[in-house]
Amino acid sequence: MYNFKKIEKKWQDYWDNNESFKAITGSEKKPYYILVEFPYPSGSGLHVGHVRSYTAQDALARMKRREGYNVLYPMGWDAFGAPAEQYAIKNHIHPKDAVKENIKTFKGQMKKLGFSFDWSREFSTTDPEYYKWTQWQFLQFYKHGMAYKATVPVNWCPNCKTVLSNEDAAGGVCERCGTSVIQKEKSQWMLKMSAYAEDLLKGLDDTNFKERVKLGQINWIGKSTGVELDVNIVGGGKFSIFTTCIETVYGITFFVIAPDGKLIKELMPRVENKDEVNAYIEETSKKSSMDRTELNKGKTGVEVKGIKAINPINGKEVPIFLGDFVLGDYGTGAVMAVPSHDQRDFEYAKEHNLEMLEVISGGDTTAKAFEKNEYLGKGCKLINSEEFTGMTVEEAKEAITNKLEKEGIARRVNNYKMRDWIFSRQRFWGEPIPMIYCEKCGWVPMEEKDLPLLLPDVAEYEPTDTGESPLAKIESFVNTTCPKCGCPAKRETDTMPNWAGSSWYFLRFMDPHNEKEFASMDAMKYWNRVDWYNGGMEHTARHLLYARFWVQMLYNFDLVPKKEMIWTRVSHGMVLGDNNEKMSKSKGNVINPDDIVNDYGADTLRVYEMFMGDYEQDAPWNTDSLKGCKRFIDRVIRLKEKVTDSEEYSKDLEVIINKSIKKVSYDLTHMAYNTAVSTLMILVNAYDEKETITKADYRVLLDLLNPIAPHITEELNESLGYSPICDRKWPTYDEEKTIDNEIDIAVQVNGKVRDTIRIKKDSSKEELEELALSSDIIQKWITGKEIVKIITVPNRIVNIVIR
RNA sequence: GCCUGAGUGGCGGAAUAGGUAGACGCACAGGACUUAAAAUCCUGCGAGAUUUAACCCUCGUGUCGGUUCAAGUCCGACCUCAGGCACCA
Repeated sequence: MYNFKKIEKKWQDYWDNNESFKAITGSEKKPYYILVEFPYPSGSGLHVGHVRSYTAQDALARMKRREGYNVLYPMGWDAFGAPAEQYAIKNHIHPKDAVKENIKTFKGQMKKLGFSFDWSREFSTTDPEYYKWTQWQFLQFYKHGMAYKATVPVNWCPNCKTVLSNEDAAGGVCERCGTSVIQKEKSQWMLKMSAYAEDLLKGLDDTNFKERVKLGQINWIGKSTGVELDVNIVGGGKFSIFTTCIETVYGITFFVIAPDGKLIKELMPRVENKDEVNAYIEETSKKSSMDRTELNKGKTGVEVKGIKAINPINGKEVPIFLGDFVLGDYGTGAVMAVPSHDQRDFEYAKEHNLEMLEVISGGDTTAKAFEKNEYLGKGCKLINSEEFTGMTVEEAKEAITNKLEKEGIARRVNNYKMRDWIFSRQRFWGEPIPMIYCEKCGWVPMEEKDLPLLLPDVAEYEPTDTGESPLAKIESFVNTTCPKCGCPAKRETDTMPNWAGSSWYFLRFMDPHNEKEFASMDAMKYWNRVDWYNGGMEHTARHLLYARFWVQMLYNFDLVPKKEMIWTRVSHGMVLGDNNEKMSKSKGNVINPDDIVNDYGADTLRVYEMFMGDYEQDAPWNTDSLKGCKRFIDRVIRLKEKVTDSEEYSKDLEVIINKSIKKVSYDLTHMAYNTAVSTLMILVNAYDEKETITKADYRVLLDLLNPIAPHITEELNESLGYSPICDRKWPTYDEEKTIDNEIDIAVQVNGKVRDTIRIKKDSSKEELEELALSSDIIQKWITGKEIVKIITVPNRIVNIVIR
């Protein structure tokens, strides 16, 4: 039992006092920027899941430094947001104080784990010195027309009288009181993210994100290519629809328009069944945010009577319906319905007894629609489509589009699922939006010199019962003068979403104390980009997309040097409870890292979390396995008794040492931490079998283990009389010496392994075959059989094919 | 429904380019040391058949097919689990 408490404290102090991990902007060394998602400092403290990713990136950072890089491995706090506000309301303390407390806890925990963060760069998104720049950047967005106000529906709990996030309104009921959530129109700040859809797609080519991360982004953006088509209304007027299947245009038997769209409002004067239509619109508005699978089993809707539309391709008159499966804010808010070839249209037609018309042959449309994923690329031909009848779907797609385009009633367009970013929150604990409303001048941005716009220091931060932000109640905050005309005016009282501060924090780490800019161009040019960004899978879609959007805007305003500032993005698996379920207090399966550090030491916890499994996969906690890692460290310590004075590798360990250096170096840079640990265990097993090992043998083991278990390795290294590992070069290996002189080769007969032979490496085919055939066991198998052929792969295998 | 990831011993998981499946660790069992326990060390440990024993043999990486001298790995179809998105025309 070694005194890990004393040793770990000693080295943590040493690193602190020597500023061992300080990153110097502008250093001659090559920069390398390693980033882990900064945590939300919750009241429950650091999670063992944090320890997993921070240790992994820490190991990479420690190794990269020793390879001669100027490593930036920073840490900070993402501390705005609802949980801190909620916690503060519950415990009657100011969120600011709660956050301060929590940060202290988190930081203390991180220090005890020995992470090599450059603490001199620490900041919190809630620091006025930081959010000043978040606000400043918002002003730039506004000035470039990227921020605007719009009326959008929000989730509203009529009982709690509060606005709810989508998460808090899951299932259509308020998470706190269980009341049904309704939709309420509210004027909100928006960022024009949809304008960047194409750029955000293209930008992925300039990143090294994991393929699944890229796919997540592509999916979220949701591009679809199709045709926008103008449709005339009988008796005047027209509207447009969007379709990706223009080849089915002859199959239109009706149109469906969105109950929440603009079109129905325009048509209203001509509607004959206004009451029915209005009732349906009303009904939809109530359920639009509710759990759709529950409420929208069938395809509800009503006919818009008195108005008919004309199919532009053949002049056929068809009815128009209202249906809530058509969304007001996607495409044009209206669709052409081809029940034979679209499942939703099919269901709607069945529900409302509408006509169906098949226009693509080769399918059966009695029970369900014959859809594009079934007919595309199969050579299916059009029917019932005038001059296009007989063409393949692919030919018809082009031909029909061309014809309609020539007539000037259709355009090729792209649509994106990604909407503009709703940027307002009716909360206290967020960055105030630096906008002022003046009766005369309208919305006026604050003067940049007046930033930061501070959150007022008050005792009241509970939400108002009108759905306004708590800030709305604070008159000293609200009342101001217009920066333009000087008249009395009111401040915006909404705050920014939690995502705001985390959309650019990685830039601030490059130059965290800059008072003149959010980060200097020089500093950003020096650090170049985030080389390696690690975070949770749950953030690879939204957070990463927001951050990229934010950076792309800054780039377009000449405020950052690159359009994509993040190069590699990886994500880690969760640490689950020992019952294989997500850790949660209610399940009673939470492991507190403090307890583990106390009982086993930080090094053991670090080794265990690296060893527990595939880094990108979830892994359950297992205390027995943790004990095994403690045993491993104890064995490393005990090896010291065998160390001789020699400064050279033992001859018979040379190969395994070189192999280990190669493997560990590779693994630590390829997220294969678990096999890095197992490699070191194998090395220790080899050392254990010997009576004595040399000082050099031992030293290289400590070198390789150091990134994962930094404290004990420094201590043992010091006891050998060496200077600290953190200041010395990463060991190198000799490729020549990574392969044994003699290797075992499997000999197969008809693909089944029957024997192994020991032979010098790089032996020729002939030598291999000769030795293989001379084996008694092999002879037993092949005697009396005809040898068809022998396949020999040097250094790998011999396979004798017999008949 | 769609997208993504994953299915390998009792468990966590290995297997750079298709080439000895189960590395490494845990758990378990037996043994050594000890008055005893802990710690430590040694041995065994996918299933089955056979055998005094050893070797050897058969089967085995979610299922079913295929390609290949050779498949956990490649191809096709499917099943299960986890995560994300969900009426996006």
